[in-house]
Amino acid sequence: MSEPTSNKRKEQLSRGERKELTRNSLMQAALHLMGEGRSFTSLGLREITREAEMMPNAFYRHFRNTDELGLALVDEVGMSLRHLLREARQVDVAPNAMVRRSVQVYHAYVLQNRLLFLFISSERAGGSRILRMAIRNEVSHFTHEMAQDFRRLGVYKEMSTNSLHMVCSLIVSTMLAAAPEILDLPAGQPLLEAEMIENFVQQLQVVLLGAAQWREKS
Amino acid sequence: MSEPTSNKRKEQLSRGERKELTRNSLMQAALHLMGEGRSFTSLGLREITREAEMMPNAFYRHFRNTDELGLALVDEVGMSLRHLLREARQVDVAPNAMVRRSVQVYHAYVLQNRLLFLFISSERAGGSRILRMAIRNEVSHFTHEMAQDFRRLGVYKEMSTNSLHMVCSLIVSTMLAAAPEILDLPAGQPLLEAEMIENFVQQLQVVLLGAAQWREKS
DNA sequence: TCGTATTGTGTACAGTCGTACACAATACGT
DNA sequence: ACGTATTGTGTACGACTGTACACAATACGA
Repeated sequence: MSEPTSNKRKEQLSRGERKELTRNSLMQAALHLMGEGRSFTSLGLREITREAEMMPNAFYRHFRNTDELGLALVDEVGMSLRHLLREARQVDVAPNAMVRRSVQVYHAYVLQNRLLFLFISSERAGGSRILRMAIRNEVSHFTHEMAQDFRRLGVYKEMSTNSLHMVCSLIVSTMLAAAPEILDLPAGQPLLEAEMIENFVQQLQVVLLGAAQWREKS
Repeated sequence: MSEPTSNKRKEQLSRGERKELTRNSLMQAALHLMGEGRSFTSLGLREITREAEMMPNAFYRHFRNTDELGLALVDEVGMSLRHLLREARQVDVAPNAMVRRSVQVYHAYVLQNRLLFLFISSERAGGSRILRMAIRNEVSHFTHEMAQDFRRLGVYKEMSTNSLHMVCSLIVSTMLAAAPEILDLPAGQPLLEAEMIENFVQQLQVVLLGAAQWREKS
């Protein structure tokens, strides 16, 4: 018992590390509450600190208010989306099955990062304007990177940059629209799930088909 | 002064009419608050009655809780969507300009019914599960009616009912995704507005183009 | 026309909220 | 090694919340 390597807390951690840790536990607490049906906008400071098992005042050591915590969550969303894109880049099978494979990856990813996608979905349109704008920004980045990937892979070579971006924006908004349905599905219904996924796949295929036929107007 | 036809209130109205009137003023109060940046989910019963200029208790004469008021608003949304579809049916100009015309109608309609669309947009993904489901139901109805209209007009004759519904669902979700952007635009920027609309038109054209090329898999 | 059900008011209460101030523990720079 | 800045605790306060009960006004059915 000379070296208790995994006690409760406060091991040989530097102050900055411990701060980062509790800050993170606040964010996780907020996400966890959203997982239980509450919407982020309606979360209170006390509610969050209670969930994180700390005194309400301690909140101010990390964020000025709940909106600022929301912005921190948006940052995490950004990182998550970049991660998703990196995963999606690995998918380079036959083009016809590519959409289906990508959808499967996306579906799994949404379920894996359930709380984060719950957060984006609900705060992307509702809630405070600041959060909305921040999320829209991240989504815009995501769209942009996807367009770059398309360029790199040589998809839609003939297309202008503007049109390519317009198409990617359509794809992304279709993806994001699917997220709430994925998350709301009772999760024990493989039949309904397959149906939903099939619908999702077909919609994306329609979009890609349309994009392939798309000709600039100018 | 024998017949004061428009006094403050309580004219020769039946009890049911007056009740319906204040009930409506509660709903309008909620919408108005959302117009000032608050999200419906975070609205309190007292807040709403204060806005409607009545005592908090009176709320219970009309709704059991705020969620029930939300459901009433969803009903109004449903009526509004049906109205929109009726307007859209009038549009039967040349097919190539039809999309642009429809988008213009939609854009104007969203601005005209600003508060309702703010409500749908933000509560469609976030907020309470009951509201979400109710909204999704109305949207589903809307999609269904649109598919019927397409059938009636003879668009995509060769398409199966399932596919047609899938395409309409894609169109509707694209429309709804555009609503928040329409509403968030500072409104004094005709250039940005034209750009956004153009983008929207192109996205729909891509979808329709893809739908025209779509072939069943079976 | 009278009794009653309906609609809204007034007041009250317990609980929660965000936030302020005083204080304890302690990692860190000197 | 010591003084200090940082991180979290404990307590407190006023404002606000949802809801309950008692009551007033009155449209309506008998």
